[in-house]
Amino acid sequence: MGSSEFTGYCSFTKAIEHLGDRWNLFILRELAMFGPQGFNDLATGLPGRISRSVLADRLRKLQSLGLVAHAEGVYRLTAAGTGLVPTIMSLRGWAETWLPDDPDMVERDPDVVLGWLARRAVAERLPDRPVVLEFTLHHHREHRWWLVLQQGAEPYGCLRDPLLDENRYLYVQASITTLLALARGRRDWVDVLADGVVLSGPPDLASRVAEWFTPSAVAGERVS
Amino acid sequence: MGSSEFTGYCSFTKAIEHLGDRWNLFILRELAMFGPQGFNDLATGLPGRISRSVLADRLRKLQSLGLVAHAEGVYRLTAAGTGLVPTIMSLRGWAETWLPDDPDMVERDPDVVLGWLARRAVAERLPDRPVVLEFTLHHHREHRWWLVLQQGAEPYGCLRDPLLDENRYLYVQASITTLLALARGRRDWVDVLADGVVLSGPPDLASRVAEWFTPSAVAGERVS
DNA sequence: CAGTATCCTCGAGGATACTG
DNA sequence: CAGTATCCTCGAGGATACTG
Repeated sequence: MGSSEFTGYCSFTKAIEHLGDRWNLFILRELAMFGPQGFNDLATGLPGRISRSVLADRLRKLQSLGLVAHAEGVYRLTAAGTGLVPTIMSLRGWAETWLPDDPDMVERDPDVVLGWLARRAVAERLPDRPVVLEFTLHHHREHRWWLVLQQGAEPYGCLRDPLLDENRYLYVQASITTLLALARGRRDWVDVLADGVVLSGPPDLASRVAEWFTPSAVAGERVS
Repeated sequence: MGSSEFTGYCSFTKAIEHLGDRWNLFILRELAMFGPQGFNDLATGLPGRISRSVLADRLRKLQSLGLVAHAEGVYRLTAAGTGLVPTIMSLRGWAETWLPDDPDMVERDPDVVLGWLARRAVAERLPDRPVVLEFTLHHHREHRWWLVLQQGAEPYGCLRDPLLDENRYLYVQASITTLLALARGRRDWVDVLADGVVLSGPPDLASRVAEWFTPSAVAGERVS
C-alpha cells in the first residue's frame, strides 16, 4: 500500500504522510474545536459528508497512531492529539490571513464580507455616535453596502441604507480585491487609502477611519 | 469533483482541503527547507517517488492557490507560502515529540536510536573526561550499545565496545519503549530512573547523568 | 446508536514515451 | 532540463443495507 513506501525514521515525514489527508485533519479539528463526540455526531458534523466506512477507517488509524482514544461511546483527543492543537490553530491563522478569496463572493455574498469587516472593528475605539460606512465597488456603482459602527453597539453590515443622520456617512469606493484584503485584515486602511481607495465624507470622521479597525491578529487566538 | 463540494467561505476548511494532501505538504516542506528548486530536483527530492504528472499537477494547484511561484526555472514559496512555514515547523516539532515510534527499530537500527540519544547530550554540561554509557535492553541482554560523551567532543554512539577506561563506564538497562522515550526526549532521566531503568557504575558519574541530557525542545527550532 | 459488510464506480496516480 | 500526453490499474471512497 502507498503509505508503507515512506516508512523510515523521519517522524516529520511520517506526520505528513498520515496527516496529509483531508479526513484525518477534519476529524482532528472537529474533536479539537467541539470536544469528544460519538461516531454519528462525527459522521454528520464533518464538512462534506464523509462515508461511514471511511470515518470508521480513519478513526481506527488515528487510534493506532495514538492521537484519538475511544471510550464510553465517544472519541476524544489523547495527549498526543491535543499536542497537535497548536499546529491546527496555526494553520487556521494562516488560512485566515493568506488563503486567496474568491473575488466573486463580494458581489454574490456581500453580507459575508461585511461581516468580516464588522468583526475587524475595535469596539473601544469607535465614535460614541453612530457612523455609517457606505461601500461602493469601482466599476459597479449600482451596488452599495453599509456598515454601521458605534461604540457600545455591535458593528453590523446592511444590504440596505440604514438611513441614519446624513452627516455621519463616510463613502468608500474600493476595488473588489482591496475590499477583500481589508475585510481579511491583510491590508490596513492607511495602506489602502494611499493606494486607490476613495474615501469621502466629514473630514473629522474620515481622518479617523484607520483607528477603528484592526488588521489580522492571527496569533493569539485560542480554541474555546 | 471532490474538492468543490467544500466550497464556502471558511478559509480554514479550504486550507485543510488543499493542504490535506501528502504531496502538497511534501512540496511545501521541500521548498521551505531546501529553498527554490527546479522541476526535476523536486521530482527526485520528494520522499517516495512522485510521478511527473502528479508533480506538475500539484505545482499548478499550489501556484493557483498563490503559495508557490514559478520564475527563472525554479519554484519558490510566495509570501503566502512562506507564511505557512511556522505551521510546518510546528508540525515537525509535534511529530518529533509525539509520533509513535516503531519499537522494533531499537533492535533493527540501534545506531539511529543512539544518534538521537547523542543529539540530546548538552555539550557544555558533559564531563571533561570521556564517559561511556553502555545500554542493555531488559530481556535482550545479548545486545549492547555504547554512547561516548565528552566535553568538547561530538557525542557518538557505537555498536561495539569503545574499550575506554573501565571506571568511566555507566551501565544502563532499560526497556525498549523507555529507551525510545529517552531518545526522543519525551521522558527525562530523572523520570525513567525512578521508573524501572537500572543504572550502575561510579556513583559520582551516575548521579550526574540527568544533567548531561536535555529533553525535547520542540519549540524554538528554525529552518536553516 | 455505532458501526460492519458489500458492491460498485471513477478518478488519482504510476509508468512510459514523447516534445519543446 | 522541464514538462506534457497517453494509457492503464487499482484502490479509495460513495451508497446502501445490514447487525449488535
